[in-house]
Amino acid sequence: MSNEATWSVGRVAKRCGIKVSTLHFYEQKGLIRSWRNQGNQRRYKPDVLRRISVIKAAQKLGITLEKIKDTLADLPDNRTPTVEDWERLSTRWHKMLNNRIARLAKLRDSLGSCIGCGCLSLSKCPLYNPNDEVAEHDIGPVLLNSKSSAT
Amino acid sequence: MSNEATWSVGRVAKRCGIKVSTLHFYEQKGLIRSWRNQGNQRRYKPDVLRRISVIKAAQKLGITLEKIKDTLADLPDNRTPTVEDWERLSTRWHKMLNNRIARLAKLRDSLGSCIGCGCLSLSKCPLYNPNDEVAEHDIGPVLLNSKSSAT
DNA sequence: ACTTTACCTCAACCATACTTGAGCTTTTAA
DNA sequence: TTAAAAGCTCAAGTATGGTTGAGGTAAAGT
Repeated sequence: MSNEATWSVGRVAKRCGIKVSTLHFYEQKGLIRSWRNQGNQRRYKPDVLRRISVIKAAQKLGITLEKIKDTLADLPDNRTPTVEDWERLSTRWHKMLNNRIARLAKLRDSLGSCIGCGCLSLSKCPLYNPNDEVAEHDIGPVLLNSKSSAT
Repeated sequence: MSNEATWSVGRVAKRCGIKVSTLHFYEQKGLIRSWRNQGNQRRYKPDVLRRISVIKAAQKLGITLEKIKDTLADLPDNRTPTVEDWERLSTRWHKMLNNRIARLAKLRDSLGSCIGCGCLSLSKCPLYNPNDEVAEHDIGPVLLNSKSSAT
């Protein structure tokens, strides 16, 4: 290894348990960054590992790559992120998670009473009602989530 | 309307707030059923409404159409499902939801301590660790979820 | 009767999140 | 020094969950 503080794409992939192609993909999507060596090969700073771990964690929470990217965009570009930087992300997702957990719990509690009940007025049924979805929008900046409803 | 107890694809779509194409799609995927009238048009029994409401609810819970289909397969084919039939589904998903909520809560609690921490050994980090995923498998029959891990 | 609306099939297309493969270059290890 | 391993780019393919459009038939309204 030419530099202890520098990672090749293969090393990162192996360390993180993901494929090289995924790293390419994330880079192309703007989720991670690299520079090139003389032979045009990607090189990474060690903090890419944490970035990837955060990406993977966020995905487990059901956050899309787009939103993850938006959130990661708040990390400083010019310097290596500090513990505080990462904790801001954490706080953000923590809030969103609380939200999501609450929604799931609500849904769970609706299940028993609703599935078997006589309420076929789907527009009023708590199970079917899309109101709950709104809460998701308080994560990440701007979020042009302009999905129109079906007709 | 020729028959009060019979629904056309358009009526169902409007009532459920989904598109006709979605109904076609669900039928093609085996999630719902219909018979044809003399002019080859789809006709539905009223319980298709509940079926769709359940499908939509399950999707909100993050269940895939495949799993939903597997679970719906437990409903009787020969007769209209009873309240008990629907409640069996409900119970099943209720359990799964509890599971998922617990996992999310765990993840949420890991967030603060992990994102900012020094643990870059991703294979051990509770945030990154895929162990939690196993719990999902207790929903639906058989589930040949043969995804090999990345290398 | 005739026009409009609804419905039909089939193929193609969209987004997300990646993976695979071809063809070629760079690094690394014996 | 040379062969294997690793990396590069770009295009195409995979799976999920639908949507859109073309070209044609059926049913409903007036």
